Amino acid sequence: MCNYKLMNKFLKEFKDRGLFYQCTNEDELSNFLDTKKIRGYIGFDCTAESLHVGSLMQIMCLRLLQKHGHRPIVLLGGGTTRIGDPSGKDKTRSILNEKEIEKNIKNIEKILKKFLNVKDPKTKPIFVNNYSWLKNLNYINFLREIGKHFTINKMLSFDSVKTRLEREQSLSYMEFNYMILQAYDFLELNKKQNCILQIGGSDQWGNIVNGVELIKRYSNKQVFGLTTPLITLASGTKMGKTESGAIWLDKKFLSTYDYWQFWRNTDDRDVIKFLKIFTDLEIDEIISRENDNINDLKILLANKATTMIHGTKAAKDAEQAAKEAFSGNFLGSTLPSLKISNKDLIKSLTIIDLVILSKLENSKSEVRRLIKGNAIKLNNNVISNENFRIKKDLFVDKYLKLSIGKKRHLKVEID
RNA sequence: GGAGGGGUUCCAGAGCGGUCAAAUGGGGCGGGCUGUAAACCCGUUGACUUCGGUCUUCGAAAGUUCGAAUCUUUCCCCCUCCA
Repeated sequence: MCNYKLMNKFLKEFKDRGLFYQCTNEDELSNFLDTKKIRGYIGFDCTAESLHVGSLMQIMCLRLLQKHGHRPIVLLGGGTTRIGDPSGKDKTRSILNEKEIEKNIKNIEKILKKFLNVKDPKTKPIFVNNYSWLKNLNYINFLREIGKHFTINKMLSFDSVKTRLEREQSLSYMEFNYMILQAYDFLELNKKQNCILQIGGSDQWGNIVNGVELIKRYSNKQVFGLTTPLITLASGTKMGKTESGAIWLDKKFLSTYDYWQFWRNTDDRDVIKFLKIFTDLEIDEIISRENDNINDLKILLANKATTMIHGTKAAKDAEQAAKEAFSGNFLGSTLPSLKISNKDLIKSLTIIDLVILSKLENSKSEVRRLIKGNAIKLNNNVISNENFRIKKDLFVDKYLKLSIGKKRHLKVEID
């Protein structure tokens, strides 16, 4: 372990922010980073159409690389997604078809570009798709050149494999090869792009080490691996999963308002940790504000996090909308909205119809239950009659605020 | 291949002919207290309802019965032990 004070600045900040979990050769990496601007890569899984907050920590790692003058390589695993990583999975996952993967890659690249500085020629990200080299692999050559460096003995000892075998869940030969392919990716990026660092979540440790060792054996070069910890919330649950679904980093799947709310609702005990991990605020500043009003810090967190993808204006709008929604001074600003037509009004919707129409709930029984529990409000007035009809005079300047519980608010607008 | 055990509502897990839309716990949702926090307390948790009820659920299909999550048969899938 090298002296903390002498440690490379990137590495030091990486640690200070709570991004550090394990490193293959910390001292040497630190020295290496001191002398050179390097290229480091992170691979992203393309099984979903978009990224969610589960990937945000890795994205922040890429930003940190850029901040320190290093150049990130983003590997979009078009090839490996065709295989499926068994790490952390106790079942084979479904295999996507080509078109879906291509579509996912495009969209994920678009999202990543929002987070990264794509202008600075020295640090702008390099996007690569491993399908470009994996698709043409010659099986025999691959086995002779790469396969000989892997022993089954060792492969069987990896957690991802072990847990599958222990649970007597089948692990296909295809999946078993995943780790070799990921190691090969690293080798390829090292040869072609001079990439010397791979970062990943702690569940990727085994795969990353394989790559480091392969490069050592194959090219006799020293490269490095670095992992981030699994984020555990104070409440003990997994980060980023809520009842209503994943927290997507994409307007199409989650409104900027809801994204802002996600951060605003952070558990008190996680706020400082999140500020360090998920914002660019300098560590010193975060520390100096540790005793600030906790709710102000949550707003700060929400604003910083939202600005990063959706921009300053969207973040401000979300903050303003939240203020209005929760204060009761409803002005009809940027809350998520539902447009209804005059025709709907003439049909005289009931409160139940309106909630169903809003898609905030999809069961009438549930809406009835909510009404019984005094959970439904129109313009901050509790509606306790399930036959309540929506009339035009409820609308203030074309708008009506529909609230379910304390946190869900929607602007209803006459078209 | 042989011998057993099991698949129940979001999850875990009771029920073993009617009183079962199915105990209990967890989770979720809602209310209260607060700070859009935590903890705690209360309510609720298949769908539809004119609130009288109606309809669909207990691995799948068929059957016995006035009546089946509960009994029988076949099938599918999981687990444990032996070879």
